[in-house]
Amino acid sequence: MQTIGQLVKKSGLSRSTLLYYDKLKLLSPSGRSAANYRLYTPEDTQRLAQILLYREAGISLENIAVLLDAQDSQLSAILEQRLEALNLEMNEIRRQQQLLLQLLGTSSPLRSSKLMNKQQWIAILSASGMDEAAMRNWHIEFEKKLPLVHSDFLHSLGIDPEEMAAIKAYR
Amino acid sequence: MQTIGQLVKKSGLSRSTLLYYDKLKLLSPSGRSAANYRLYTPEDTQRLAQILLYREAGISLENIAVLLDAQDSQLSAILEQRLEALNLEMNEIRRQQQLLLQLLGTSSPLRSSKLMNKQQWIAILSASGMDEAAMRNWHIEFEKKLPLVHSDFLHSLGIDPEEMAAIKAYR
DNA sequence: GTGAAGCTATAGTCAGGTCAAGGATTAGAT
DNA sequence: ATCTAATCCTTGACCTGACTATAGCTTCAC
Repeated sequence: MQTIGQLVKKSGLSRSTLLYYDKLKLLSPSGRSAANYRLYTPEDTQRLAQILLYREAGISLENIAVLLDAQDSQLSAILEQRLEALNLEMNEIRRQQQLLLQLLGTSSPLRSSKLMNKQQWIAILSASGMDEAAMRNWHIEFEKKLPLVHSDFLHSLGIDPEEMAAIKAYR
Repeated sequence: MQTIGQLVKKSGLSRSTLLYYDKLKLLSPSGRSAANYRLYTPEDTQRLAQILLYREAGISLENIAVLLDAQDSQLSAILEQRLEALNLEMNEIRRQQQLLLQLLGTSSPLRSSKLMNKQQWIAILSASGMDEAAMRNWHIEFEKKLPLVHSDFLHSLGIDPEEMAAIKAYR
């Protein structure tokens, strides 16, 4: 049994945060002392550890509450939903990166250090000994094994949808 | 000269948004009618187009205001700063993805369709005709040409910092 | 008996808006 | 010329999510 202050120290969270979690019914202490102090049991502490883990993965407090009070089926549903959301975010970031590079123009030194484009990728593959046929094979394999990831990758090179369709049509 | 309603139609923004931009002094109409209606000139419209472009790149309204009223040096500084921020976001997303995959365990079908790991990448390279020496070369080339991107890529495969250091030490 | 730690309840923070109240003006139809 | 509907104005509150802060009170430990 720990008071809120002790849990603050152990968890690294602020007192306000723990109060907030209690208000959300995300983490309510199992007991109260005679003076109405919150008393957290070891199970509560363990629940908090779970909460923090899921929070690390960017899951909303609301969904964490659902996760923790529900079954496994809901669990993986929510985790997969979060993965899906991350995928969308990733695409949005790539889009913004491409746009920013365009806006910066060819002049900036950043262009060649932080992001890769199609030419650079091809140059790397060539330099490491791949010829055109091998690259074609590589696309085919990539598409066969992980089509979604392949799309993402091509997208990240700044390849537009048209060209992507052409690449994916390789046989 | 257009009234706010006309600009709403042309721009696709809501009236409230235009009012909000005016309040922020991000886009203030150059004139007012006798009845105190906002009157947007073609230059205002053009400024709005710029605003929307930068907004697409995820730049905050505050920074857009700075951009538009400042010189080129500030411009690229802000754009590069935004690129840097996107890089951080990207890393955070990757971290969350890896964590989620761990939480989902090996059981989920998603594991093999939305994200790539080291084994899968190696399998693709092998299947497209690369041998171990070629892969080594590929790392060396990648590291030489785009070290930052190389790191990001390895990271995205779920490769931990230790192994990454080993790979980057190839000569 | 005093100072730290606890309690509840309410309010504020951030970005990027959205919405509503209450009143003035304008355009189109009669 | 008049009525009505649409459009315009300003000011200020409200929204989401995850907290953080403050006020005013009680209780505990030394």
